[in-house]
Amino acid sequence: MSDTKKACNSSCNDGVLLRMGLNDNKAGMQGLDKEKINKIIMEATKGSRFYENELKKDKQVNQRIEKMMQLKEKITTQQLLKAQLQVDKLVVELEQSRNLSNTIVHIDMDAFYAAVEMRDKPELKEKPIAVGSMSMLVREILAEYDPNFMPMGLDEAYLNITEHLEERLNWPENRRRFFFNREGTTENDKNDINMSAKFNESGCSSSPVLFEDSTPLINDHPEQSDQLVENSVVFGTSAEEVVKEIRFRIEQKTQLTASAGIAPNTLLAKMCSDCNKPNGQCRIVPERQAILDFLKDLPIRKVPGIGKVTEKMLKALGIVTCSELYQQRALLSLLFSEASWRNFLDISLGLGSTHLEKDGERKSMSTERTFSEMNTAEDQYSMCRELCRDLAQDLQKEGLKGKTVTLKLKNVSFEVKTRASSVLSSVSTEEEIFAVAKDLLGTEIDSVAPHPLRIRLMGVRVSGFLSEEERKYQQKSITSFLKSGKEIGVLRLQPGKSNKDYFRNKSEASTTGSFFDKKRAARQLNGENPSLNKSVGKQLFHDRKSSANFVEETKKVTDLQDSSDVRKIFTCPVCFEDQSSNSLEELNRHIDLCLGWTLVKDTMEINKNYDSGENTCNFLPQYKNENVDECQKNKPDQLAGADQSASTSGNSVSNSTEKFTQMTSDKPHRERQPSNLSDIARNMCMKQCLLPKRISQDSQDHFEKTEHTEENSSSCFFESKEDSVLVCPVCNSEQKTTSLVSFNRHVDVCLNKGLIQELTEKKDFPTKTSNMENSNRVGALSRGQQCTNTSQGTKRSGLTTSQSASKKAKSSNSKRTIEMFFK
DNA sequence: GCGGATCAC
DNA sequence: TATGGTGATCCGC
Repeated sequence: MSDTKKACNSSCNDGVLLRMGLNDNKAGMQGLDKEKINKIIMEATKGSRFYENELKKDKQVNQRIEKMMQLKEKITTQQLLKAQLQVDKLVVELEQSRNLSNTIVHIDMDAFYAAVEMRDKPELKEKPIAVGSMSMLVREILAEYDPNFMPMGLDEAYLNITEHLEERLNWPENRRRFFFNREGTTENDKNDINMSAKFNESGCSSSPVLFEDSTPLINDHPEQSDQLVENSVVFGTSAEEVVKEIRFRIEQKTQLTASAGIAPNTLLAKMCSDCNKPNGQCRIVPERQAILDFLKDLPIRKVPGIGKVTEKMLKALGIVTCSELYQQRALLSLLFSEASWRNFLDISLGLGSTHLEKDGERKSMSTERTFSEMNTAEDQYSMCRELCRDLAQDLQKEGLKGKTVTLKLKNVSFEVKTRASSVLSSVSTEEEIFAVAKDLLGTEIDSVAPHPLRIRLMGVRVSGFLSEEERKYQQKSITSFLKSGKEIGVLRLQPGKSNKDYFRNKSEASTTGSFFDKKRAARQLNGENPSLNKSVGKQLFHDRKSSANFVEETKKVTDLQDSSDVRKIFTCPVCFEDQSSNSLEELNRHIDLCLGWTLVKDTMEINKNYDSGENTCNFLPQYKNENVDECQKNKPDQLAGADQSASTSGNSVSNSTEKFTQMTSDKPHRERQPSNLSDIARNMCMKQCLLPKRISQDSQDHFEKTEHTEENSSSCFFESKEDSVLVCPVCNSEQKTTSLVSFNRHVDVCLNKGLIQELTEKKDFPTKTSNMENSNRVGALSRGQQCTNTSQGTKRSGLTTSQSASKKAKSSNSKRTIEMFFK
């Protein structure tokens, strides 16, 4: 039937086109018809353009896959064995930190939009409408079970009901009794509630018993009227019952059904909320084996974060299910980026976030619009301005200012381009944003000239928002700084370039605090890049794109210079001492000197700390030494170990009969620090110390092993410390000092660890656990994205454990740097 | 920091 | 297969 229909449609369309072509010169054709046909052709053309673009994208993916397969071919058995050991070591760690103590619930409204539409049909209009969004159900229902529940967009939410479950045990029955809302309840609703068989029928394999202590409609109060009992339902105290109760209440309130998943972490909860849709629920009991059973045959595509492309790439490697993902872990660690394969590993072990993270700060805001082909510059600039205006409004609603403006264009062939430009002073108004965006647009228009730029979409985004902390500091510093009137003290000119270059065209609106922006930018640069040796000042204006802002500053300088030719007193932004000079060059020289000096000073300080061994940030060199010792110690065994493993690991990729064996640590590791650096150190240890003992204990098929290890102390590192103790925010170690000065010094030292590293000539410090270069890897997406739970609606469930370390360290760094500067 | 790409909702 | 908008993240430069 449908085939026939398709064929018919297709031939009809062809017919239309054919007729159009044949009838092109047909006299008497109505204008209207012509227009209609043109439109059809247009649509067809658009469609084919779209389709061609899809093909193109598909080709690109295929090329990626090809590249990956070539890379795979080059992998030697040795490499694979080595990788296997490393990954398995990690598996042990991950297993040890597996946390099954939380009960996370994922609620997902069934076919939300369609359902709302259906429900809001005129004939249903009379009924009370309660649903607005998940955040409303927040307030109304979900918060009762978890005050910190996390709405994800309009139709999803996570709850951590661990505490609720404990409390609920003591609740009297009446507190668990709910009444049917006669008005809003259909017979079906009641049947669903009453007929637990309906639920059980479609129950999840990992949790066949959904309502073990369910007591719906049990008439245990004979004195009550039948009427009352008939109209109410009592829910039990188990997790399943709680979730059933939630779903019941949601439906009573909104007339919409919801599905839910219950599991020890967010990843699993989300995945299992999907397995019993619609209007169903599923639980993965908090046991390792239950988790592995659930994952065993689960297609990877069901995993949040694994999309079409990743699925295809993994499929090319013969990976379709999550257990296969585990079996191929060694290979994956060689083919994908660290973030990706670690994510894969987490997935295959069923590890996810066990607590719901608060929303992070928004990272960007954008507006974009699709339209029919637009090809005149005039229209495009005007569209650009319109978008900037809309965006500015939205930004101002949230009081946000960003430093980066990104223009997005999609041409009529559906190719997407983004062009970004960062300015040193944050922008938020229409004019400010447009000033940047129009230049970007202009460049693109120029690039295709004399042809017109033919686009079907334009978007403008602002990102690079100041954190709240930064805003606060900026405010403070600006006011005090402006009072002192010492802007000139920080101006630096880019050497070798005529100042005139900076005075061209742009007319960026001046914003306050430009100096501090620059200083912060430079500091941040240092935070991310250990090679601070370059003059910070020189880097400040190195970026061509910063010129617009520089104009403003330079103008001030020239004005000042013009107005008075006498020597000026200024304050060096590094040493904060007054300097007297009559030229910028002199000032620059001083600043360079100053920067160099502080560098040396800091380094000396650091080295001193290493020597004394008192500072807790000294774990870096000790790790290194430890590794050397360890490696030397194990060296003789390594070869033998590798050989030995060859017999097992060689076929481990396809063989799943090997048993997962709990391995104990061969040596007492130094207490782990939750910092980025300690990760690196650990990684290095992993890389350099292949302990042969483990080779014979390949942890291949953990999917068949039920071992559950108690949580060990490794999970305690992130716990908060006592208030009375100063804890370094960088290395997270307690500082014995009570002096803020020495504490601050320690923080400075920690912040400069990258620099130290370089200065101490430990350049070959490995940062990857794998021995394959990153550049060779197949770039891949990952739920590493999901490790941050960010803004409403776009967040991804995820881990806050291993993956986020670098990100956190980074953000902590950037925040610290500005504090440090104002110290 | 930029640009392309992937993913979620 | 013909959705578009918003936001996030990753990877390679």
